[in-house]
Amino acid sequence: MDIKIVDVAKRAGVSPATVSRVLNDSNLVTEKTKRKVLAIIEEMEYHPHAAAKQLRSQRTMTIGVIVPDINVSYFSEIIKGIENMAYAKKYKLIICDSDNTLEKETEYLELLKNRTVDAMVLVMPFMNDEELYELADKGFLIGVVGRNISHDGIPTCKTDNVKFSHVAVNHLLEQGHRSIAYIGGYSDSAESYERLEGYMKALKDHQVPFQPSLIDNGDYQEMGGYNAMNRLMDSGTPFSAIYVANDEMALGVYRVCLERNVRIPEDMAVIGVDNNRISRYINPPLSTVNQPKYAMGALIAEKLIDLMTIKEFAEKKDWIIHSDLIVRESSNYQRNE
Amino acid sequence: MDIKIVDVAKRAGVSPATVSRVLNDSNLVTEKTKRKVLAIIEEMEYHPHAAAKQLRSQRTMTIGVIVPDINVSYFSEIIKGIENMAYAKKYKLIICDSDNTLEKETEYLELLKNRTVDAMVLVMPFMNDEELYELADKGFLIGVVGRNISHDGIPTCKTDNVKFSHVAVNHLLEQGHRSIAYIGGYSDSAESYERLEGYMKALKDHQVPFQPSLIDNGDYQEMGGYNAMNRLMDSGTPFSAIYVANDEMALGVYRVCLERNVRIPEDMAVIGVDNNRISRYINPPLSTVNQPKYAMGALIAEKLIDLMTIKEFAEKKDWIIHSDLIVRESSNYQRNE
DNA sequence: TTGAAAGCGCTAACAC
DNA sequence: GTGTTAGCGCTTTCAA
Repeated sequence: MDIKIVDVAKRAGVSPATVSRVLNDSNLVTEKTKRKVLAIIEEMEYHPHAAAKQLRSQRTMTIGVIVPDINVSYFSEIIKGIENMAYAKKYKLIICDSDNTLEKETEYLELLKNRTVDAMVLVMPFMNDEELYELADKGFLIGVVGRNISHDGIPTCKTDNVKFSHVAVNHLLEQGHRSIAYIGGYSDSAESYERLEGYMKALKDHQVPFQPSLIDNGDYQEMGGYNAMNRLMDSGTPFSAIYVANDEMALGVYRVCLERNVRIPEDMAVIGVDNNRISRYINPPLSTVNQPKYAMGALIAEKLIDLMTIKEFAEKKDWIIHSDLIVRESSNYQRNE
Repeated sequence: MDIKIVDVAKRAGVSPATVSRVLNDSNLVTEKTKRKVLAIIEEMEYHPHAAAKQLRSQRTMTIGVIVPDINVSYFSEIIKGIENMAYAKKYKLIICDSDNTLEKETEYLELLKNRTVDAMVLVMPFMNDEELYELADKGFLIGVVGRNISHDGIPTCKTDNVKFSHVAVNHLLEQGHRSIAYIGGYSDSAESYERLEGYMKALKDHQVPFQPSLIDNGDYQEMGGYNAMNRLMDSGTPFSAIYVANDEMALGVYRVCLERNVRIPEDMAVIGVDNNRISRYINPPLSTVNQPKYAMGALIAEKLIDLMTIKEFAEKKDWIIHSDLIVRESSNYQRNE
């Protein structure tokens, strides 16, 4: 039989209430009693039953994260950031992998509804805005990473898509490129649109005409980038550079170039987004926009925990973190046209 | 105020017990009552309180995993395997990142002791065998991936280190190499020893003398491989091939070769272990031993869940999964000495 | 500063 | 097939 709080209390010659106070660091206990109880706890190897504590106190000290794929370093690094902040603030973390499906994402939200977690971080959720609003309106605490949510109750953290895309495409233009393709993420998503906006701004700065036939979309996965690149190259409009909405899809672009004997960067300059670990190791090393993933994770976790602690929003609820362009070999080749 | 089982019961005109039966799929309920209750549950958006259920039933339907670093694909793929099996069997998963420290690993074990999880999977734990035995002896359910544990109560899953190392080094010998270095993992670990054993067996098969100065150790991280490779190359004993205990360390080996203008595979053949995703993308693509990570994760999760369900061991408690050598460019160069 | 006692929301034994 | 009721192990008033 497991040992419980009454057992400790009896052995220590105090009441369960006192043991509870010791466990929860109440200052209503004498230093002496505290030491005695602590000693007994140690001796008996007592471990407070989590479920009982949670039921009584109505909090779990646990936060959840739902990511589309834990294997993708963009997500696992965000998780690292959340995990470290959570750990520092004594929160536990439940990590959920939605396998890139809305179905699993929805199912994992049950953890919030059945109070397994006190709050949930959604990273690049598939769910639409309205469903997210509804959750917040019902009093569930959620935070979102990588997407804009216009709801007072939902803190968000993302990077400035327009800005860094502008910078990235600008870099390509400065290398002399005049026909630059773009592969976005999901075609209906805000961030794809924003990245396209940055792309167009850069073209405009350099008075380069916009060519719709150089625009395509993928699904943020390698295969999606592969397919989009093939479509672009088959479409007939020539281009010498490409800006890809994430590094995963850039991997697919690399594969197409290899298969078609297109040299990077001589024949085709490539820039990705995310600074996934792998981008540094591929051949040639991929220029990319560094998304401060760890920082975004830590920040959203901190805000959510603050919210649970002080129960009200600070002056700000949406956080934009700065991203840097990292120029590597894949875009480092001066053209003279 | 949140709605609870009595509220549902009242509205449905039944007792809480009946609602509970419906929720838990008991067959002691009329199809009609069931439908009615289910409708009310839906209508009221009732979500059973997890902690209450756990406290009463003394099980959480949750398993935990502790990995050294969630960012390393070897671990995140094992997690994927566990997660999918858990999901299929209606278990939730708590993922813990020990940050490569024994301290955090130990702390996360608290989740098992305080009954937050019903079982815990330890992937490449830092803890020594005795502590693991002690946990099992106290009745905690644990499973271990990537290490041999000689305890009846602890199921394990790993690959055959001796065998695949034998195969890998054999491949190197068949390419004509006669001086082959080896970088192991932690010098005191069983798997490092087993891999060394396979290495030696292969040498013996080909009557190649063993040279202790060609053996070094790292810590399974890139930097460890980098340092070990530098030491080996500075030691004075020449070698034309190297077998590295994991792909992460092989990345460090690649870096040394780059810095010293040693060409892979012409001047130096390299074989890693794990078949991390990155190994396929680096230049040149790395030959490696494919560890069936997903399968190992799924298997240990299945065994653990079986154990909780039927409460006794099957005929077998330690599982060895087969690993294949994947030959890529880094070792594909025929020597003529 | 400490103790007694109520109750968090659910399940399961028992009664009907 | 359904209802009544006790109690899982803890925290937190309230009283002393």
